[in-house]
Amino acid sequence: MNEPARGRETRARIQAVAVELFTEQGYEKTSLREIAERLDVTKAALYYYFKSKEDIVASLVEDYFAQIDDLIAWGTSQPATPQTRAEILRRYVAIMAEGHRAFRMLHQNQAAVHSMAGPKGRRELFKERLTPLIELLVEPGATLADRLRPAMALGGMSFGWMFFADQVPDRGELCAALLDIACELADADRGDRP
Amino acid sequence: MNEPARGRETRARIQAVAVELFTEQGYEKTSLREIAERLDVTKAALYYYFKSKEDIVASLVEDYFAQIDDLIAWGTSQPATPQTRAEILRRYVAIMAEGHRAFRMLHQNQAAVHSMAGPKGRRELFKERLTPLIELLVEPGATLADRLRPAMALGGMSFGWMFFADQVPDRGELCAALLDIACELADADRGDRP
DNA sequence: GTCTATATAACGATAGAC
DNA sequence: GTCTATCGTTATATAGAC
Repeated sequence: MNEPARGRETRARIQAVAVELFTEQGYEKTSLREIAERLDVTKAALYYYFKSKEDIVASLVEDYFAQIDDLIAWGTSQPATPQTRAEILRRYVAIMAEGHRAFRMLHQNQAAVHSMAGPKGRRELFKERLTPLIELLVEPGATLADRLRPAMALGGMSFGWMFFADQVPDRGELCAALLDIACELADADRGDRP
Repeated sequence: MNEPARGRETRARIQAVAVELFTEQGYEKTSLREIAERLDVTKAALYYYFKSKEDIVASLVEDYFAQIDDLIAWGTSQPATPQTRAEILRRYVAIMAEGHRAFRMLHQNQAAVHSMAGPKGRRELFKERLTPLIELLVEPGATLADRLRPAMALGGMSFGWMFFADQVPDRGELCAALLDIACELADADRGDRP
């Protein structure tokens, strides 16, 4: 049980159980005792892998937000064409679908995540990323009204995914369908002059 | 300080402070001590008005869900026409906008609300209401794919509201604009045969 | 209605043996 | 790496005086 491979595996098992319980019962209502019990270890053992309870959820959140940051960086480096915008939406659903356990946990516990950025780091972890993402989906110099459609496209996809992902036979089809509608919605931002 | 009017007022002040702190810091991270301190009373005083901490948030949630239930009841009693569907969306934004403090608190703390329905009542308080609401927005016998558009319309409005409500000069205009897009989105459920 | 004082319980986290 | 044992803190909630 001393090989590093075993250690990584245990760490991953802790994360998996944590995601499950945090989603089911919420972050604050889930105690380290519960997580440890389900893994048949003691609380103290968890502290070998994570320095605090927050550190567990941080390790989960980190990866997800890093992907969004990468997407924003990529989008910024691209020309502002309709094709680019469609590709941004496509990559966004992909991130959502691929990390759907973390994604759901994150949105279920956004109060906890929000109050986690807490001291030293600034807050608004979600808004901080959604604002530039929306910005990439409108023409330069767009009005606030123009931002509504892409915003609703993103919010609609998130909601649609969380609502239907567990009752649909083929998640790939769901993604494709959501993306389709989102593209149509976000791209209808011309011809609104009377 | 004995008149019942004074009592109601105090109760309302407790609720107002609770909504504010629950939204700001989250339900679990907000202690009754904090709420009491901000009202310049002691913890014990709160127990004269509410029998538990959960009871405070329950009193907040109750009113909001009752309005949604009324909307579902009204929608069920109406003919399934495009006009009815548009009116359902209109009433939904109205509920969202009118009770926007509670609405935001609710979505920020959905983990807490979810784990509150807990024993004896069943869970899924949100899904329980969104499912019939979506049902009212599609033609009878619609496929799952047909439900995507109304679902995204609802989710998009919620997201758009929460994201922009605090940075817009006129919230009434925001509501109108969101509703407009949502109607267009939800009503495009014909002509998708190739 | 509001207070002081306290009961009771659980949590996150650490120390140190093995 | 995992354990036992425990520390220190804070929380919800109650009892009973005023």
